[in-house]
Amino acid sequence: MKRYYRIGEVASQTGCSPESIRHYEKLGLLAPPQRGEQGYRSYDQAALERIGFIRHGRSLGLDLHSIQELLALSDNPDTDCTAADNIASRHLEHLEERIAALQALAGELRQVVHQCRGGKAANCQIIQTLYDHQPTCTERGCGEVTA
Amino acid sequence: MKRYYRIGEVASQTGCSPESIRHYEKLGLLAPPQRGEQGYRSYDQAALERIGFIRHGRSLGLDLHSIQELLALSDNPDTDCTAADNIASRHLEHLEERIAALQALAGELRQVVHQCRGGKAANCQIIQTLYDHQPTCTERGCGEVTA
DNA sequence: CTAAACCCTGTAATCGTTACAGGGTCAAGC
DNA sequence: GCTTGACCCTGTAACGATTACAGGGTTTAG
Repeated sequence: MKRYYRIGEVASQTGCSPESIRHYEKLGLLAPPQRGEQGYRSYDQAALERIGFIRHGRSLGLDLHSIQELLALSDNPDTDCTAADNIASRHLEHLEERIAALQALAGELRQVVHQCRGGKAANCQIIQTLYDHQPTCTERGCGEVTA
Repeated sequence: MKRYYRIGEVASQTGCSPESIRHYEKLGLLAPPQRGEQGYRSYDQAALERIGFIRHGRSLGLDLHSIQELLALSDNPDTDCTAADNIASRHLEHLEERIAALQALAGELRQVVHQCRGGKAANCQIIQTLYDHQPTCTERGCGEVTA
């Protein structure tokens, strides 16, 4: 009576590409599913929900490692879930730092955008600014933002 | 009378690792420098400034491709610099979208953090939330944030 | 019966940086 | 002398998550 789904159906239902689903399996976030007659992966409802879990975590910006930890907690309902709180808190902190950094960048960019309307590159304020030395920090690895 | 610098000196002066400098050279952002007697790269002041330019661009979150375009403009001082403005504007727009997305994520996270103090994973609010279906968007590729 | 759409595996690309491996060169200290 | 450490060189692989192949098999609809 159980409904089973092939990977493509799972993809369209979860918004997760077949490649990613196979990837999660290879990484151990998903158990290898049963296989149909032709070797096609066959997922049940629980697998769908697990993929939804992963997807939701990713959409919150959690990395797959953190999601794996959360899944492990979920798989062992008796364990203390303080760890889950730690993962979420740590990520929130990380997010807040990143937001602050990006806001600083946006502010800096806003100051130079639209300063060089129709001019020549030789006088371009944007290019000039980039040549100017960084005001605050020239330490290695400082101020780099992955965005 | 010109001062020349080896790659390690450049690294400590610019905050850019030797590996990255060589990488920029391979990508064509830096011209291959002169070589000393032992084949060591030998940089002049102009190269230092160019690396500073790249570094400043990176610290603003620009990708190397955009930086390469800006350098090309800088190398041809007679060209119209509207292109530079476009690059900066496009990036600023991108940044603002990303900030908004991250703020939404942080808000969602704040709601679940500290909801499961000392409980068991079976009742953990964080894990429950992740299992809950995404409220707004389940489209493929939607809502994913690289952060 | 055939073409499109799906599935499989495995590998390589993306982006920017870092970390090797395996080798050469140069300085200071013993 | 001779060794140790700090540099430099090249080339390749790793990181994280996803995408894009290549090269092959299967299902399904027209």
